[in-house]
Amino acid sequence: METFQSQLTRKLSEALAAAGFPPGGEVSPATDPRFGDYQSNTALILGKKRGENPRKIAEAIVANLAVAEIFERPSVAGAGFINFTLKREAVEKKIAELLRDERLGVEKVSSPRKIVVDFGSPNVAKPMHVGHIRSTFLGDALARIAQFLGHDVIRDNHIGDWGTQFGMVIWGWKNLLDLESLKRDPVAELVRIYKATNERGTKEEAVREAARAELVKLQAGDPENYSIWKQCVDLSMQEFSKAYELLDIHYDIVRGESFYNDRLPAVVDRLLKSGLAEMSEGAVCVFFRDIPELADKPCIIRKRDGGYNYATTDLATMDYRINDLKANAIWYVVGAPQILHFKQIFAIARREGYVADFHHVSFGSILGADRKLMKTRSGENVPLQDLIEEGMTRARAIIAEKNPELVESERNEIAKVIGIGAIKYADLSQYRMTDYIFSWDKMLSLHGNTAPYLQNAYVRIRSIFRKAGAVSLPQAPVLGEPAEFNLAKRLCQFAEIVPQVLNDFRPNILANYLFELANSFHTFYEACPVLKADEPVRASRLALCDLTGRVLQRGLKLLGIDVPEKM
RNA sequence: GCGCCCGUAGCUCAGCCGGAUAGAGCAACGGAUUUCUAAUCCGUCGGUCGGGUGUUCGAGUCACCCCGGGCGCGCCA
Repeated sequence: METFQSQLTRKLSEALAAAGFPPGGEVSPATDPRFGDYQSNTALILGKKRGENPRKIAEAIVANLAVAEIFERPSVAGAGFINFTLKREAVEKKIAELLRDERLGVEKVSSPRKIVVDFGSPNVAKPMHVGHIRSTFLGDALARIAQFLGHDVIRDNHIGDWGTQFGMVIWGWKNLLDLESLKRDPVAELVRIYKATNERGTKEEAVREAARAELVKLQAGDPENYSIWKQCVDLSMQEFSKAYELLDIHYDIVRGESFYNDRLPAVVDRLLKSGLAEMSEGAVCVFFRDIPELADKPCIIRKRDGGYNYATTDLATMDYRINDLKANAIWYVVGAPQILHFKQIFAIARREGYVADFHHVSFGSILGADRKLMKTRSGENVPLQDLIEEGMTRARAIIAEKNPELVESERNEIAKVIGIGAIKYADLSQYRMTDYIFSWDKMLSLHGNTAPYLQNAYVRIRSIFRKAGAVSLPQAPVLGEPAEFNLAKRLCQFAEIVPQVLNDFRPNILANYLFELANSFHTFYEACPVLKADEPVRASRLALCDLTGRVLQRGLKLLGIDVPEKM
C-alpha cells in the first residue's frame, strides 16, 4: 500500500516531467499545519539551479499536478513552496484500507538485505550492567524494525568470552572457589574469585605469575582449564538468558570471541601477505598513511608477544559474517568510545576488498543525577538485574496507588510490562548520540513522552472495547470532527515513519511519532465520545480506536515494548 | 598535540537529506471532571539555538575558527 507521501512524490515527479523539468523532487510533511499536510521545495531548488523565478516554476508544476483525488488544489506560497492539503475523503478511504491491513500500511523493502546486527555483547564472568542496556535495547529495536521491513536479520551476540581475565578467573576457581556460593549465584561467585585473585596479584608476584600461567595453559588447550572456562561461559550464559527472557530479547546466534580463536592467525598472515600489514616495533600493524584522520593512529593486529587482540578478532568476525553467513550489511551497535576502532576495522576491510554495508551504530552514555557516568554509591556499575527489579517495583507501587482494584497477579504482570517498558522507552526515545540522565521519576511519569503515557492510551482503547461488546468495524469511517480527522491523518503516517528509522538508525523518530499519535488520540478521546455516539459515528470512532490501538501496539513492539490491557 | 561526539526555554530533550514565524515534556500560572480509566485534556508564560566568520534567495542544520563539557588516540576489550 502506497503512502500519501510516496504517492505525492511520484505525482510530483510526473508533473515535473510534464512541465519540462527533470523528474525527481521531494515531498516532506508540512512544517506547520497552516501550510497543509505536505510541502515541496522543489521549485526553490530548481529556481536556484536555473536562475529562474521559483514561484513561476512552482505555478508550472502545479498546473501539471494530477493529485485531485487525494489533495485539495495545491497552493504556491512564500518564496515558492508548494503546499498540499489532504482531502477528507482520501483519508477516509485510506483508513478503511489500513483497517484491513495486517501491516498497517508499512510496505516491505523492494530489495531485502541480509543484515547481521551485533549488539549486547556482555562479558562472561561479569554481570550485565547499565552499560549494556543501550546497545541491547537499541540493537534489538533496530533488528525488529529491519525484520518488519522485510530484511533478513541475524541477531548476533558477540559475547566477551576470551579475555585475559580468564587467567585470574581460573586461578581463583582452583584456589578460592566456594561451591555453595557458585550454586547459589554463579556470576557473583565468579566476580568474587576474580576480584580476590586480582587483589592478591597486586601484592604477590607469585599469584600474578600463576594466573598468567593459567591463561597460557587455557590458550594452549589444557583440558582442565578449558573445562573450567567452559563452565564459566555456560553459567554466565544461563544468567544472561534469564535477563533476556525478562526483557524479551532474543538472539539468532551467539558467536563469542572464542569462536574466532583459530581464525586469528590466518587474518594476520593474509594481511601480511597482501602487504596491508607490516612489522613495527615487534608488533604487526596496519598503517593508514593516506587517510589523514588515521595517519598517526595505526591498528595493531598482533602484539609483540605474539598474542592477538580485539582488532584481530573483529577482522575475523567480519570475514565470518560476510563469507560464511553471507551478510551484505553489518551493524555494530557499540558505544561511541569505540568510534576510532571501527574506523580502523572498516578501513582495513575496505582495503581487503570486502563489500558490505558496515555501520558502527554508536551511542552516548547513561548518566546519573550528578551528570557523571551512572554508578552505584560504591562506584560500581549498576547491575542490570537491580535496574530491572527497581523498575518493576516502582511501577508496582504506582499501579497499586492508581488502580487498587487489580488483583495481585495482574498487578505484577502489568508492573513488569510498565517497568521494563519505561526503561526501554527512556532509552529509545532519545537521540542515540546524546548522553542522557537516568531518572526513574521521568521515565515512569504518566505525563510527557514516556512509555506509561503511550501504554495508557492503549489501555483506554482496550477499556472502550471491553465495554462496547461485539462490534463490527465499518468499511469507511466518517471524519467529521477535527480531532477525528487529525487522528486519522496521524495514523496514515505510521507507514511513512517506520522506514525512516533505518536512515540513520534512529528509533527515537518512531518513539516521537507514537507520542504524537497518543497525544492526538487523547485529544480525540476528550472531544469525541465513542460509545455514546449515534451510528454511524459510533462505529466510525470505534474503527479509529481500533486502528490507533493496533498502531500503538505494533509501534511499541517494534521498540521491544509490550502493552498491558489494563493498568 | 591529533581526532570524534555533544552544547537549543529555568530543567530534561526533539528538530534526518539546509526551507516559511525554532518545537515538546517537566516546572510555574489559569481553566475543564454527574467520565468511554482526570493515569487525561485545553490555555498562558518562557529562546542572542555556546560565540564568531563565511557559503546561500534561505543556516539550529553546511564550512572554517574560537569557548565549554565528555570520550578516544600501537601492544585492554
